Amino acid sequence: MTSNQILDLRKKVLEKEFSRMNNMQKEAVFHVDGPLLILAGAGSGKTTVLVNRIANIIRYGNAYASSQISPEFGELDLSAVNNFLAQGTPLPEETVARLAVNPCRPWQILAITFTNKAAGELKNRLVAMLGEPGNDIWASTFHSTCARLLRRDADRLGYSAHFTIYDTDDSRRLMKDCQKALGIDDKVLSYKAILSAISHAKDSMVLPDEFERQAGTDNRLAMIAKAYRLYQSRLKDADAMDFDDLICNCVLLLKNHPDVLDYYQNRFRYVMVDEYQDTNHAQYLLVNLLAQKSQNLCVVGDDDQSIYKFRGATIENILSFEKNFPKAKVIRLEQNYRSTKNILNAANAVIANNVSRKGKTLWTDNKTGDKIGVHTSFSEQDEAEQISKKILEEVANGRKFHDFAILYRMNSQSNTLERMFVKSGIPYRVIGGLRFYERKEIKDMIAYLSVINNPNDEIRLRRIINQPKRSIGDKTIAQASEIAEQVGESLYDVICHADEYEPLKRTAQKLLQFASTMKELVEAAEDETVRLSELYQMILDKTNYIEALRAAEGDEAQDRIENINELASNLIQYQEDNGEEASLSGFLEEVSLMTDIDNYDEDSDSVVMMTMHSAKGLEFPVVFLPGFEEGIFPGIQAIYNPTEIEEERRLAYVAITRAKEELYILNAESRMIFGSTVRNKPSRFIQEIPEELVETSRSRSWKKPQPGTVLPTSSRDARVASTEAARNFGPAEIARGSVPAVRFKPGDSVYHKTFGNGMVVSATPMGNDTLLEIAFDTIGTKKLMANFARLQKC
DNA sequence: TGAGCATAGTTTTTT
DNA sequence: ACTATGCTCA
Repeated sequence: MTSNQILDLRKKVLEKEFSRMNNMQKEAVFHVDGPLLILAGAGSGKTTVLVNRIANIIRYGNAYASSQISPEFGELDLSAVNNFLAQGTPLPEETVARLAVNPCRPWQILAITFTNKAAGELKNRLVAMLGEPGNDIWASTFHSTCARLLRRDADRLGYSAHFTIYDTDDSRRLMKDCQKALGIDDKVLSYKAILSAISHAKDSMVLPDEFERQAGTDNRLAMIAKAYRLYQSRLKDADAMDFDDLICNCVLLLKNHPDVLDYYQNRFRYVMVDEYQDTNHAQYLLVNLLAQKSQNLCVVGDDDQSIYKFRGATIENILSFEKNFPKAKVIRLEQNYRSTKNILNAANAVIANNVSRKGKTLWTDNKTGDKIGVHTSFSEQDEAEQISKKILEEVANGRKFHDFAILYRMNSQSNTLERMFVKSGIPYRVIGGLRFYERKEIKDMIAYLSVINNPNDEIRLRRIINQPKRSIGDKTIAQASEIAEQVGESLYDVICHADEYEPLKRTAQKLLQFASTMKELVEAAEDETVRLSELYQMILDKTNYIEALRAAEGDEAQDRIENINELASNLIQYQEDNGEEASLSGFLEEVSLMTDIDNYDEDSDSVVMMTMHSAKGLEFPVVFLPGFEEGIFPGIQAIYNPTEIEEERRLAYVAITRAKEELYILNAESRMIFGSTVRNKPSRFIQEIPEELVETSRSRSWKKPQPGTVLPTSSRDARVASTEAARNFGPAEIARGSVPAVRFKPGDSVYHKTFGNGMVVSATPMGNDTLLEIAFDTIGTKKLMANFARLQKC
């Protein structure tokens, strides 16, 4: 064979190996060396490209573009190659190795995403494609990547290896302390304003010194600079970093320690970043530092989906990639595999109204699909009812509950929907809002674990010192804290020796008692034979936390106790997943970098509700978008600001492109917001969708508008109105009676998918349906409609 | 020290 | 409407 023939054959193999990709996708997969910018539209298969590109790099290296031929190429098993080309018989590994040019080991690849969910999905797909070696690829979020690098070399920055990660609540508490120490009145300069200024500073790598210099004579900024400085020094004393510090400190580590930088630059031959449009300056620096030597940086993004500008993301990073890397190859993925033509065209039409964008038009081979349902209801309750009706109707026609998603602009919109769903017996889950790890009792338990792990963590120590109540008040804590500062010891140490300090005499007994409890727990934590779950149980036993909770809250305690047990099972899960590796600081890190959306599992059959922001990266067969009204979406604060309108429009684009098959957009003529009823005009985004893609309907006909803001007050009125509405909403008839009518009587034992086992207390016939009152074993008594509740007799 | 009442502030938030 | 926070008073 001539070398040209060899190269040709090799290309054929690669083309065949990745033949499921379209041409543009293949181009991205085969561009291995050198900077690469992939502009990937919504639903264009960017994760698939990322996965296949990594697989290509690991298996074949740069074989596609290279003219190098490995010396063993001559021993190539030609019949295996031909079988593969002709019938797709898998290639033996050694044949792959002979075809490869400079392939890469899995652990030399770093793939960074924004969410744990995205990282998890990437990892799963890599393992599915590459088998066990896929696990060695570093696929993680910015924050956990940084945490990992920092754990290894934290001492270089003056932190210990088991530093604590502060969440926003911890930061808030700490800043309040700083305000107090500096005599800053929150009304003059709020902790929120300070924290947000600091966060932005860190995003752009502005440290306290620099901040102070930039502040100049501006009083306000000078004050913030002081607070910033104090805040950082307290964080360091507590051996803690906030979220922004993880990135910021990591950049500092690499910048100021050439040997560390060198190590990672050699280690990571290929760096990939997903959702690049959402990176901030610090993240940009991090990525650039890591990839500077190899120049093998591949970023994937979509300027039209940049929706986190308010958090410091700078679209500049994507717009100027070509400037930073003049040799960068740019690939556009414009074929959408997710949505119907109608949905995609609607999204294209809306986003076309934005001026500042790179500009691209998605297209699809998918079928045209149904028109987009735009429904005007008369109130937010009605809106919720329309959605419930539609869902039940489609479920009766064979859809599953988990096919539906409701995406809204603000979390508070979920309340009305939730109430309606409970009433209709529709199983649902709300993602976001008050998160699991933000609940008081969970934060308390985490705080106990944190203090055991790192007694210097003053913020969390103060959180638990009187939780449960130990009669240790703010005064005492302030006093102890002052002493700690004076003698240069940590608060924890002062409390351990409370009897030695005159001012603490009166409460010394209580403090010492608390200290001895903590000491026992610390000892247990250090004891290798005590497992994490046992430690957790010890905390509960020794603090009497649950008993105190019951005493204080009575009935409400049940939920909280369940949460505490839920955390215990998380802990056990972590223990099982990590075996010998499991450690307290490991668990704490995982917890502090985890969010609700990570726990969202698609398997459970329920409707999912979340904000449009959280929905980025997800897709659903049927999507409802309630609240498309001027003042809600776009939000009131965006209406007079063209830049913000563009950001809102990008959010609309994200929301619309989540839908695969059906899309329903709703607006209400009037709605209750912040306590008062307002009448909003339909959102401009509705008008931006071409008429021919839309089928409109409304709950109240134009002909007989009710005067003023009189809304149906009795449930009977609402029912009459909404039956009429249901007729107008979408082409299909409501499937009444298609739900098998099972008879229930008081005393029956029943099972409900969401609520578990229970017993029927009462059954009241109501129209065609029966109102059941059911006492559930776990959550108490609920009222459900028999036809909608999907109950099983048992 | 803790309970009870007044008041303010309510967009989104991958970590 | 709702909730979380802060302030006052016992």
